[in-house]
Amino acid sequence: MASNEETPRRGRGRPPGNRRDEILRAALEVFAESGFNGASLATVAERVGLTQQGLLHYFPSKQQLLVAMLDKRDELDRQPQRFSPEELVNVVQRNAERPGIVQVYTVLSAESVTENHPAREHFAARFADVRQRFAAILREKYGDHLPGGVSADEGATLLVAVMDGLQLQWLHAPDEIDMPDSVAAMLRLMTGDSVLSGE
Amino acid sequence: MASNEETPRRGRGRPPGNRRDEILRAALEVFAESGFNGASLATVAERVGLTQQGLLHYFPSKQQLLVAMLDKRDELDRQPQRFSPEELVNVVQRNAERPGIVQVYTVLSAESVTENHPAREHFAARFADVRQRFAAILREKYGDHLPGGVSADEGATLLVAVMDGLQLQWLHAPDEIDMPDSVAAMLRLMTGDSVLSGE
DNA sequence: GTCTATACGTAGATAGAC
DNA sequence: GTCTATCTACGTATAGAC
Repeated sequence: MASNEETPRRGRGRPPGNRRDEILRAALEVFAESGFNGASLATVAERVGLTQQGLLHYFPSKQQLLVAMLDKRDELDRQPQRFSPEELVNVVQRNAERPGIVQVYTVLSAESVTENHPAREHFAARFADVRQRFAAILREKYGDHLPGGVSADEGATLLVAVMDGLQLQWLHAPDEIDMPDSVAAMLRLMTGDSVLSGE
Repeated sequence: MASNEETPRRGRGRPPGNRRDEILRAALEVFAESGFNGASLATVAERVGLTQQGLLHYFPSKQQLLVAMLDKRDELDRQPQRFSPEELVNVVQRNAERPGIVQVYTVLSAESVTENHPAREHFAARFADVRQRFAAILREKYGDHLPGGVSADEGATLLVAVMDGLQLQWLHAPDEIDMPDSVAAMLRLMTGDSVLSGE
């Protein structure tokens, strides 16, 4: 392997790749498994071979670790271009293969409605943003009044609700819930388009 | 008020009404505000004028307090008779006036997908049950194939998802989300019935 | 950059007095 | 039935050595 010149291994045998990124990946896992309240810094640290105090060198508090993790995810999730309703099913399909990510969002978005939760604002803003984006997508293709008989705004709210609700049911019963199928069914209800991977 | 003979006030000036029930009410509040992990027994105890140790006399552990609280709620929530799709909107309307109850369910049902959570089984069973009940209701009125073009089972899954997802969005933005309106819109999409408090 | 030591708080639970 | 006292465990965070 000719990766020698690309990984200078400056400090010690460390495989570079920003320690911070490793930590954020571990944090995602741990927050998914235990929520923010249930998670401990020591557990996150352990997964990257650090002590709790070593971790605090990179992120000076648990809160800041959470925020950094959410910001990183937002960055990665940012869809480069607008996608069509059809492509939404693909996004959901992809999610169904990443239970960890689905679980962090489900757990944290709900936990964040509790008092003084550090991610409250984050999720409130995120929901508002996603609703707007979905509404724009629907409006672009179908106008303000969807074929199914609801407005683009109402349709966006329902679509977001269905996706979150399905994730919750799926996490509780992965074998009984088929998220892509159900989202496709929902889109058919709203748009009347049977092009959507259904019958 | 002639409530004297009904409240013997045996022990002391205590307003009877099972201490256990008071505790369960307080537990619901506190779990709603902080989730299970975030809540402390002391906070619950304080609200009913007890110390943490006094509370443990009635419920020997935090877990058992949670379970007892959920069982109690289930008992109260048990709908005496089957309700129709139209009545479902009323149920949602009633929920919109009880943010505390909506919040416990939203927070705990999501938190319960985390590792070793004491309410995991409870919510998994509850979801399965509600899906079945909703499917039966839809099937009874519309048969196996709903007018909107989805099966009764798929419709039930979607309906449950929408309700949970709307609650989450509503808790984050009470002024922007109208749960009864949106549920009515969802029912119209599935059943084609415009009788449902819509246009 | 990562560790040891440690301060400090809080939480759940037990034992036993009243 | 409710309290005081107490044990034990854990969690965040700071200070400072290496």
